[in-house]
Amino acid sequence: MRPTQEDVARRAGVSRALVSLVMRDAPNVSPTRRRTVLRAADELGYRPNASARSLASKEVRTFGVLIHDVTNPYFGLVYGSVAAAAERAGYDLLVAPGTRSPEREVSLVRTLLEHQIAGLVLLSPMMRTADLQRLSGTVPCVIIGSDTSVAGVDAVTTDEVQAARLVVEHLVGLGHRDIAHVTGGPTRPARDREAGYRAVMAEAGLEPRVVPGEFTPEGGREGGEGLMALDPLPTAVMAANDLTAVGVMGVLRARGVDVPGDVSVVGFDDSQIAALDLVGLTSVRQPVDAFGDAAVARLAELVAETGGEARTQHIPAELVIRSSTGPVRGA
Amino acid sequence: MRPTQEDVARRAGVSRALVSLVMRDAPNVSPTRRRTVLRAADELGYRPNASARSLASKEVRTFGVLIHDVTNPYFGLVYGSVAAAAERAGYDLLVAPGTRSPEREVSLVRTLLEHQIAGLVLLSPMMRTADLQRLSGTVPCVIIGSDTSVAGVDAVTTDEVQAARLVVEHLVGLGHRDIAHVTGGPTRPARDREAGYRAVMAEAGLEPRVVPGEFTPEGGREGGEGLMALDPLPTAVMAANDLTAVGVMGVLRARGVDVPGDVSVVGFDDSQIAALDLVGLTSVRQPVDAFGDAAVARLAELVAETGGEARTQHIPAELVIRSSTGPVRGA
DNA sequence: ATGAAAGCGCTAACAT
DNA sequence: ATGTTAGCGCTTTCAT
Repeated sequence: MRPTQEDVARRAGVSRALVSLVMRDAPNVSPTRRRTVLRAADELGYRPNASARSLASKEVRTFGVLIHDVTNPYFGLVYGSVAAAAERAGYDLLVAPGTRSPEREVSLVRTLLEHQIAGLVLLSPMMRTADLQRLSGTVPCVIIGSDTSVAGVDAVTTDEVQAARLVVEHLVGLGHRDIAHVTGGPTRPARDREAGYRAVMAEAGLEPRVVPGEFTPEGGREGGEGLMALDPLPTAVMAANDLTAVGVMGVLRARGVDVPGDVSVVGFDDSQIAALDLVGLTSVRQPVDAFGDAAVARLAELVAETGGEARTQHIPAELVIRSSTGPVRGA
Repeated sequence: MRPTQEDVARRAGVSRALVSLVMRDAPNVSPTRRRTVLRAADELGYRPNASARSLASKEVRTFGVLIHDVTNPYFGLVYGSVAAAAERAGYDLLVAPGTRSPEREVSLVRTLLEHQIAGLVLLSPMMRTADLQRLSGTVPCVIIGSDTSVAGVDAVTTDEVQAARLVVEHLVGLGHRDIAHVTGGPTRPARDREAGYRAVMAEAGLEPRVVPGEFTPEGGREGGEGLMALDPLPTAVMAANDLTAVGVMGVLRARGVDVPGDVSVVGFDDSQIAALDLVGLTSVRQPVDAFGDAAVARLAELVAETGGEARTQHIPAELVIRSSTGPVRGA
């Protein structure tokens, strides 16, 4: 049985309340007593019980994080940034690993809620809008990475239009005009990205061409097949993310289409994969660190009820140019 | 303020104890009452308070997981398997994201401990052996992925010798005899892998050649440079993991060395990257699902104190052959 | 500066 | 089958 405050108090010859004060670094404790108590605690290997503490104090220093897909390294990155920001802000994190199933997300969140979280960060959630809204009525929520402004729910996200503009301007600068998009599927984040693409293509007076894919290498392969069926073949492709992009590149190269000689390819996320010498994928770098900071800061506001209206923060992305994009053939 | 059991009880016109019984699906409750209570709970949006519950029941259904490096997709995979196994076993998970710093690991574990975990899964921990041992005296621990038998600490891991044998036999079968190893650095898991390589090379009567690297693409690049400095160039390379392997391949190809024509390359982890068409890396597939199951099962035993002596479970790996390995030139 | 006592939301005997 | 009661380990008034 783990030692309790009581054990420490007895050993130090003081009251439980005093131990409590010492453990919380309260100001009005004499240096002598403080030392005695700390030593007793140390000798006993005492650790405060966080459950009992939050039960008594009714103060919760824990945020929940719902991760949509743990096997996607990009989320690891975003999670890392949230974790760093949370630590700076003095919050613990409770993590629930999603599995790409909307229903499962809802049940994971329920578990999180039972563990008394003060707020919730949702990384690219897939749950239905109605669930999201109900949820945000229960606990302060900030979504990272979905652009759709779900009414009443805060979000921190890339500015998809600005990001798409980065891509299209880069490609247009290389002489491309026939720029296709391989999507990330029918999910909200994928649709947002597609909408950005369409908006920017329209802006540039170019004809959009959209091929269905997924946020996975397999989805990219599917998208690659879709591209190959296009006539004429586009000279450039904006893929939904890096995994999609490498799937596309795999198919193109296998069919003897040179990248970037015949077709330029751009991904999203600037993940480790994109940076591999072997891959060299030009990619939109998500402002991952900024995501974590913004989400945690916002959550802290919401918890303190100084938040005001829900809002979506759009954080600009940047383009990392590598060897998968080049001038259009014959330009 | 969130509704409590008391609120539900009042609304349903029953006692708090009955609500408690209903919430825990206890057997001896009349269907009528059960319905009444559930409806009241639902109307109030009641969620049990997990802190209060575990405080009162003294039963903790939560395991902690220390992840050594969140940005490494392989850990995402392993974590996923632990999460699945934990769910099947009815445990919640509390996750602490490591940052490759041994000191930080210790403090993360302390936080985890304060949150009343019943047991701890450590994914390739870097903390010192002494810390590990002290820790395992405090709470049941199972390490995943480090082979070194830290006295008194349970582990679930690949059989590194068997894994290396898989690699060397495959390569020898292709006519290779000059097989080098690019290491994962000076950490425990890296050393274990290296030891497996050395053991198997000795077994096969082959001369080991070891080049320092890291478990990252950059480390692989460094290893690739190291290889290029070797004379003669080995005809095959066993890299410490997939990231290392792609780093190596990048350097080799950049220097005009054909893979697998001139040099065959093998990685470890069979990660998403290895499976990319663009990469096609032959790789040792870690028995990731088995890791999660074994670790959680073992932890449950330890918690129930039916564990007995600490032991290391070695789970066999398998080799996934792709296009980065081929017959030795001229064979 | 320190202690006494009440109570956080829940479970777990024990009654009935 | 349901209610009563006594804590779980901690924080928090309120005294002293």
